[in-house]
Amino acid sequence: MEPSSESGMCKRARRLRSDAEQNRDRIVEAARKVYRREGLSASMAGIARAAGVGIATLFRRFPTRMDLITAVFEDAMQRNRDAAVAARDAESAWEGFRGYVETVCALQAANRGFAEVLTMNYGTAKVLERQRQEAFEAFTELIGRAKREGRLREDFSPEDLPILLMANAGVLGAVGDAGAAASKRLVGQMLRAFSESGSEPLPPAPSPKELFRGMVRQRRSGGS
Amino acid sequence: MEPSSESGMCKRARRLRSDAEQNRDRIVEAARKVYRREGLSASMAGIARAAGVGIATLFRRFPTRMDLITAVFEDAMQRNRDAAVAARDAESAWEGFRGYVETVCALQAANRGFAEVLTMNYGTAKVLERQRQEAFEAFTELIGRAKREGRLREDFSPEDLPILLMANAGVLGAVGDAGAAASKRLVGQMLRAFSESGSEPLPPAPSPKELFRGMVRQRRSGGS
DNA sequence: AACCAAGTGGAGTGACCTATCCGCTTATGC
DNA sequence: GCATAAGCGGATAGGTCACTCCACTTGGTT
Repeated sequence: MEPSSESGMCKRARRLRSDAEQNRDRIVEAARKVYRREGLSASMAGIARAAGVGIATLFRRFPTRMDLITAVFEDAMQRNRDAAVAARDAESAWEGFRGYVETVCALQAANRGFAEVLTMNYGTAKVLERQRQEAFEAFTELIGRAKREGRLREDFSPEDLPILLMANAGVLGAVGDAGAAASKRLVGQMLRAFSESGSEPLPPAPSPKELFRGMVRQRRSGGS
Repeated sequence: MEPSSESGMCKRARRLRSDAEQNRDRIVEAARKVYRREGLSASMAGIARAAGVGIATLFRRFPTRMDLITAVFEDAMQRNRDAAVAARDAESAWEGFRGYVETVCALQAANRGFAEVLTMNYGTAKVLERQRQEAFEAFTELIGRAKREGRLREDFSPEDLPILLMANAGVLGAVGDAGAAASKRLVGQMLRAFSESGSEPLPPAPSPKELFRGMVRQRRSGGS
C-alpha cells in the first residue's frame, strides 16, 4: 500500500534495533527447541519464558502463532523441498523415492513440531504453502520416473505421501519413546506396499512392551 | 478392604436411586455422542450440558474422566473383542484377517473417540485393558493361522496392528471430511504390505483438493 | 404424611491460556 | 551527550478448563 517507505529494503518494514534483533533470534531459537519437544500446541508463555523475554516481546514480534511457526520452520521446510528436488534428480528414481520417504519420516520422528507442520493447512502462511507445493511437485515428477523405471506400482498416487505423513505423525504422537521404532516399521510396511516387487526389507517391530508402555497416558488430566 | 458391605451385590456399592440411575444413563449417552464427534478431549462441562445435568452430577457419578470413558466405550470394546474372536474362527484366516482390520479401522473412522480409545493406555481402567488383551490374543492366533495358510507374510508382527491403528487415527485426526477416504486408502496400502501375494486391490486415493482442504486449520487459535 | 439420606445444580476456586496495556529502559542518530 | 522513538517486561483483562462446596430438592421407606 505505502509506496517505498524508506530505502530499497522492502522485506522488513524497518530495520530492527540491534537488541530487538537479538531477542527475535532468541525467541525463534527457543521456539524451535520447544516445538521440537512439545509440538505446535506449546504455549506462547512457555516459549517466552524459555527465550528469557517477556510475553509482550514475543507477541510484538510475532502477532499470531502462525507467524512464529513460519519463522521457526521455514528452513526445515526448505530443506524438505531441497530433499525432494534432489530425490527427483537422483540417478535411480526408486532409490530417490525410498530415500526421500524415509528421510522425511525420520525428520518427523525427530521433531514433533515438524511432524505437525508437515500435516497441517497453513491458512495464511504463503511461504510454507509455496515450499510444500514445490516439494510436492518435485515429488510428483519423481513418481513418474519411478513408475517408468518399473519399481513403483502404477496405482501409487501423489496423495499417498501426505497420507503417509499424517499416519506417521499419528504413530509418533500416540507412542512416546518407542515412536522412532514404530515409525520405522510403518514406513517399511508402506514402502513394501508402494514397491512393484514388494520385496523391500522390513525394520523389526517394536516389542509389545515398549509399544504399549510408551502409549501416552491420557489426553488430559492425569486422573488422581 | 471392607468385608462384604451389605448384601451379595458387590459390583455397585449400593443401588442408585431411580432418578440418579436415569441421570447416569443420560450422561453416558450424551458423552457417547460428544466423544464420537469431538474425541476424548471433549470438555466435561460440555458433556454435562449435553446431558442436561449439572456439572456436579457428572463428577459425582464419574470422579475421573477415565471412569466416564470406560462406561462409554466398554461395549464398543466388547464388540471389537467379539469381532477379533469371530475373525480368528473364520473359515479363511486371511479373509478373517482382512475383514477384521478393515472393520476396526472403519469403526475408528466413524468415531473419533473410539479411534483414540483404541490407541491409548488405560492406566487404571482394567476392564478396557482386559478387553484389548483378549482381542489382541485372538488376533495373534489369527495371525498364526493366516501365516500357515500362506496368505499373510511371515514377518508380520502382532504389533503391526496397533501401529496401524495409531496411523489410522493420525490420518483421521489430521484430515476432517475426507478422513474416511484417506483412511480407506491407508488401510488398503497396509493390507497390500501384509499380504504374501501383494495383489490386494487398492481403494482410490482422495483427490488432492479434498485432502488438503480437509486438513485441520490450526492446532490452536484461529489466526486473526 | 413425614422423615432423611441420597441426589441435585450452580456458584466458586484455582490453574493455565492468549492477548493487550502502559510506565520504564535503552539503542541510535544527531 | 542528549533527545527520542523503539523496545521492553510485568500487570492485567478475559477466556476455558477441571474440580469442589453447599444450600436446596426429592425419591423411597416407614
